[in-house]
Amino acid sequence: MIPAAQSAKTVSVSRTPRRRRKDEQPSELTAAALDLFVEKGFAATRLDDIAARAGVSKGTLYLYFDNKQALFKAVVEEGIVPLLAAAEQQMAEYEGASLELVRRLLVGWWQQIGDTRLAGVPKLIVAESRNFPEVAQYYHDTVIVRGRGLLRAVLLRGIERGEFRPLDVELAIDVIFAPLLMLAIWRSSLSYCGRETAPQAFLQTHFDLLAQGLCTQKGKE
Amino acid sequence: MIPAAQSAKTVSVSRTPRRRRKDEQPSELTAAALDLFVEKGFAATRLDDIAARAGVSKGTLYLYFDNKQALFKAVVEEGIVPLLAAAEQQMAEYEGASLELVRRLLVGWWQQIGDTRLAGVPKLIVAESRNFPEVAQYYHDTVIVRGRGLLRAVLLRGIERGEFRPLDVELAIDVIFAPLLMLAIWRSSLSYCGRETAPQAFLQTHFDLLAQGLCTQKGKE
Amino acid sequence: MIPAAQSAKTVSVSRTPRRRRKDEQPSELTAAALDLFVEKGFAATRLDDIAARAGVSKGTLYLYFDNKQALFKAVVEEGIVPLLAAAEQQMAEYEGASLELVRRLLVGWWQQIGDTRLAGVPKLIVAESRNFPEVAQYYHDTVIVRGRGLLRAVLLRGIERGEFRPLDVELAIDVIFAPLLMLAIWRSSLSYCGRETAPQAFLQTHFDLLAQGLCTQKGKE
Amino acid sequence: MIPAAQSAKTVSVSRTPRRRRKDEQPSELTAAALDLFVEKGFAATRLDDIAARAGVSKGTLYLYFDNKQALFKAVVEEGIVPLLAAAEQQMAEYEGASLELVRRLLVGWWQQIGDTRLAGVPKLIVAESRNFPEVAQYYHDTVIVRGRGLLRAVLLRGIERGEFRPLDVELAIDVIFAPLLMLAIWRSSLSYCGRETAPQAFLQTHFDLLAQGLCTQKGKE
DNA sequence: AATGAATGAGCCTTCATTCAT
DNA sequence: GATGAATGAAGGCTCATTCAT
Repeated sequence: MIPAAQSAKTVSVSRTPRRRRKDEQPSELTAAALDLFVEKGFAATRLDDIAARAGVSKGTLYLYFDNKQALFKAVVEEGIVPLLAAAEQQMAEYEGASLELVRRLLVGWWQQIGDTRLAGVPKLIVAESRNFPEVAQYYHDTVIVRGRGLLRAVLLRGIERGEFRPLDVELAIDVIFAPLLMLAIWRSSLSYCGRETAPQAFLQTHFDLLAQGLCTQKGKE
Repeated sequence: MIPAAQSAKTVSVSRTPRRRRKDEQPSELTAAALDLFVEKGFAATRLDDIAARAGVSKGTLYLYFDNKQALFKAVVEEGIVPLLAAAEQQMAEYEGASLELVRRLLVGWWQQIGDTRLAGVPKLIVAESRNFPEVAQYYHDTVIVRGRGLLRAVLLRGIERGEFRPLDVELAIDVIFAPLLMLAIWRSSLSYCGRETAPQAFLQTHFDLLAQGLCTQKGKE
Repeated sequence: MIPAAQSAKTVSVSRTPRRRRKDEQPSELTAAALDLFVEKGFAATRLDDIAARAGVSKGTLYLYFDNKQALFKAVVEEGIVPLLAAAEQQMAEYEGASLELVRRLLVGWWQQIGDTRLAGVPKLIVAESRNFPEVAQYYHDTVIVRGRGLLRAVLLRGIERGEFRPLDVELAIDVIFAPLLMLAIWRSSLSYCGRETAPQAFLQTHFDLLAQGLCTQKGKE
Repeated sequence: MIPAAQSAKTVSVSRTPRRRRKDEQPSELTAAALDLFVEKGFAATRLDDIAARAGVSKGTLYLYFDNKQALFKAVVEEGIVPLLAAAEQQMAEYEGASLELVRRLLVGWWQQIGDTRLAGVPKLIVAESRNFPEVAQYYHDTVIVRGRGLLRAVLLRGIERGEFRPLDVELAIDVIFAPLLMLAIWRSSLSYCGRETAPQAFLQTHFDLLAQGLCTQKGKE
């Protein structure tokens, strides 16, 4: 898939271009780092391996990142943050039913994160938060708080419009997000040990449960 | 309890003769290891630190465990497995409503794992499963499969007795357990970054949602 | 001269004793470090080489010194400082002519430092002072200031007793010490390039010059 | 003077075409290298720093010097050697008293070396001679031997003319030069740690001492 | 001629593991 | 059984050197 650094030496055809921009951080490097950090964890990932997977030498990493930890932080920043702005935009423009908005949020999360290599980030953060409090705090403040804000707005909108029952919004956010995150974490860790959870069905079931729990029961009458 | 390593050096005369059979693994060691593995992750935990916390010398660890990985496995084995048998016993003896049985399962999990130092184990497993497939497999086969079996029995019982709607049991198991695990993982990782989730309310909300989703809707009419 | 680490492995007879005291810094290590620091300079000396010369493994160095710089500092501390107290004692007890006292000081310096492996320390300090301001300051405060104090006392004594002409004491100290230091530095660096300066004759000549410059000229009349 | 590397990037259009023959070594480079070698020592000086101080890119250094060591040698050659010829000329033409000639030699050394950035060269040579025997030998043969030759001629002249007492000329050379060199070394290393030696007074004192030691004592009668 | 991104060998430092006591 | 000094392999990081542009 990714050409090994070794072969690159002999087969100098498909080499990475030598001239590059020093100020912008090449995404090959963070992509390789993301893969390996998710797979092995931060401490167990060697910079040699990241460099090899990115097709560069070890020293090259240090042209773009001060040290291993800085690379870790860059992986997180680059991976998740850009997605949030787009989601916020979409939410703001939507005008239909609130329950549908919840559905779109969950599906969007699945398509852009859960079913992507980015699904590994939550596991990574969870696994390393104690060792990198600064990164954890950053992730909390920019990703978690902001993500919760998205869902909070939808829930409040639904309650206001009488679509949802009055409920403890913060708790609801927790309960709604938890299975999504757990799914991502599961698929980044133990899933290979047993049967693969069917993500689509899982999400559907979760959403159905929610629909009953969230909504006022007009339809039932 | 355990004499500090320091004092042991000076007062080596009046030492309590610490007789331990080589086959019985002292729980101080696994307890110390559990704490540190959960806190720092496997790779970032030094055997020096484990030994220091357990109040023994580093060499002593090797009297009971072949190597660091064996210690890791012992931590998992010793921590979780013993709890499952007890739970299975209780489930078997219960005779009341199935929904109440589900509630007891969740509450029992919370009291014996979620609100214990053992809450860190799921995070640990998730974080290290890729590096220790063998341990991951062990955990999967003995803890996850067995735990799912517990819940599966309850759900089938409920369906059979007409208390629960017919449902995809495996998916339901996933959806029911996910928030619990996520709660444990959260409290073992990022919780300190923001507001502490109130576990009791979280569990209650989760259970209420479930109740509506699981049960046949007689009451509603 | 010093058995290489390699041979020590095979010929396990003359091994360094395995059991040692962790709190006291073994002088083999600082001795080896002194030799190599003087010979190659701080940066160009590899810890491997120091360890090999001391007959231990590289890791052992870290049992006794936090890092390379700490080892450097220990070399300086251990090497020179102990000698000063003894010299101060001797000076205080002496009761004869001041010029003779000066001579004893110079000769004593030669015997205990200049003609010893310690002769390399001045070169080392000079070469590395800019990179290790802290060590340089330490050396200045404990060795240089104290050494100057020794000579200052003698000069003042001589002036007071009318043996020496009145003179700018501080300048005299500089002028008196400079050739000694230069001799030590020379012998630690370039001496091998050309003819070896004859130290005894050099010191004698220096002393003779001084004698004429320092003393009142009674004898000349 | 030399356009900074930064501006060169942006304003690369109106650059002064910097034509330099490969055989002529630009003195900006050696000057920058001298400063840094003296300040940090050879090993601790990075080529990046030298290039930055000279206002060129790191690669440019390799257009003029084969490697770091060659640059080191060039620094020494370019720094000191040119001064000797001029001094030899002056000595040859002088016709007055020999003691005055000694004085001029010392003062000239002070003005052209001791009080210049070149004062750092002796320290540098001393510090690195063991690592670069070839450079040390070169320095010995061209600078030291030749410098000693200068002084030797003066001393022999003085003895011949009856101005100086008969003396061991080689030893005298050592004793005369040592304080000068020590002064230069001191000012290149530890001087900042304590009080600054007053160079003028130091040299004067040294010279006065010498005058008494060197000269025949006619004047005393 | 000049640049500076890329390289990779080398060194300091850590830490799991061993073993003499 | 217990200790802890010693080991040495491994990994993060640096920096002299190269080379495509």
